[in-house]
Amino acid sequence: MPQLTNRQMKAQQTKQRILVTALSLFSQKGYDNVTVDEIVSTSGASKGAFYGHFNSKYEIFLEKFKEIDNFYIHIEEELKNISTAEEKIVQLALRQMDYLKEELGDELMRTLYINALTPDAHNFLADRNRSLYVIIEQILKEGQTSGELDPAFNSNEITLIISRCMRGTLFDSFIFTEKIDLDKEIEQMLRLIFSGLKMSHQ
Amino acid sequence: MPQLTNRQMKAQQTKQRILVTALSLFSQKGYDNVTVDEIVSTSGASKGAFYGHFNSKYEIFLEKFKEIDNFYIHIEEELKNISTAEEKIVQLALRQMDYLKEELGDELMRTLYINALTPDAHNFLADRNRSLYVIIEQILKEGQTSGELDPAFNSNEITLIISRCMRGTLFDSFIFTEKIDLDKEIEQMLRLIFSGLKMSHQ
DNA sequence: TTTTGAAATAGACTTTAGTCTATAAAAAGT
DNA sequence: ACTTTTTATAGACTAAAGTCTATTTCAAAA
Repeated sequence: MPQLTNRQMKAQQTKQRILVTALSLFSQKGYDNVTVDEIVSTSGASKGAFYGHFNSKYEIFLEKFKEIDNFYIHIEEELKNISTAEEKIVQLALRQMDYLKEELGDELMRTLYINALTPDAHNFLADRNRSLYVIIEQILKEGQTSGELDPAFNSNEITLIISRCMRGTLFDSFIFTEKIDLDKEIEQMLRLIFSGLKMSHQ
Repeated sequence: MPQLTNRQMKAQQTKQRILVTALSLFSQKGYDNVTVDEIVSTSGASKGAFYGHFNSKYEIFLEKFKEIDNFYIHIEEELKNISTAEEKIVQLALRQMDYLKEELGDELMRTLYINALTPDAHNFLADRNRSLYVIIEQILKEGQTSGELDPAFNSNEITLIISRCMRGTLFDSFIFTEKIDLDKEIEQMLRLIFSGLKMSHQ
């Protein structure tokens, strides 16, 4: 790490102050009910400082999300005793959902999805190197080796499809007004992908 | 239809003028590059008139989308000669994608998805009575009757899952910067859902 | 026909994210 | 030590969606 000058240290403090204040306000009042002006005045900073450190109001909350990706550090360990790939992926998905719900809550998740759709914004969901992808693909490959899953599939493509259908489920949970039981829906969807719709011709 | 007074007719004309102008501007310059002020001045109306007739800038474009749902009127006829449910659904999905791409284009589709995520907005995608759902479920049921598909599934639930995974694919096509071949991805995803990942134990 | 009421519209105003410019103060160069 | 450059910040300004109020004008009641 490079030696920071006094100035840079102060700047980092300002950034941190803004970040902490903002996240606290978000969780108190909800993302949409917090204005940048409010963040700035509460944290004793200025617009200039804010936009010097963050490119947008949305980006500030990406910081939180980065931190959340730490979730995946532990998860691999926890999945070790599960025997089938299907079960592993179902468990991975369910735990992830719970974690996100708890850490971010509904409204911030929705915000994340909205902003993923706005062009140019740093896009977290679309980062193919996300731990999520790495883990899913790993599990799939193991399943193929063990004979559980059809080795004809390209594990990379399937990884993308699975995560995509998970995004679809999240998306639906936001757009349907009837509250959706996310756990149930995710599991149902995954089981379907593993078993298929067709009659098994045994 | 009720007899319209002179006034109401004029109001309808104003609404129509705004609508036509707006849609034309949208397709010329893109939704995000058209302001309400511009729509209003171009169409010779006023903000008051605009918001008297539409609740938001987004809503004006929902009008277009309603019209687009006419697509489904013809599609059933076209799918008649296809023999399997799997093929029918793949074809339905592909044609729908083509139609949407042609009629709306990428940017408006993205706008639709963004706005579906904003609370309160009239939400088109989440209308369970959409022709899309009706048609998919119909095809699934036929497939179950014919013995092609496992009758144990609840066709209603599967309909939702399939459409949801389609939304996930669309969503991904918006968030990934690498251009995605939507047709290929949709087809791949659907085939997966039909066949399943597991080795078929025949 | 006159009056009253309601509905359509005009356009000023508000809100809020984001930009731009000026300034101050620290770092780097001499 | 003094000058120059860089950089963090302050805060005025812009852009654009949406709100609110006033006004007009038509329709219905008297």
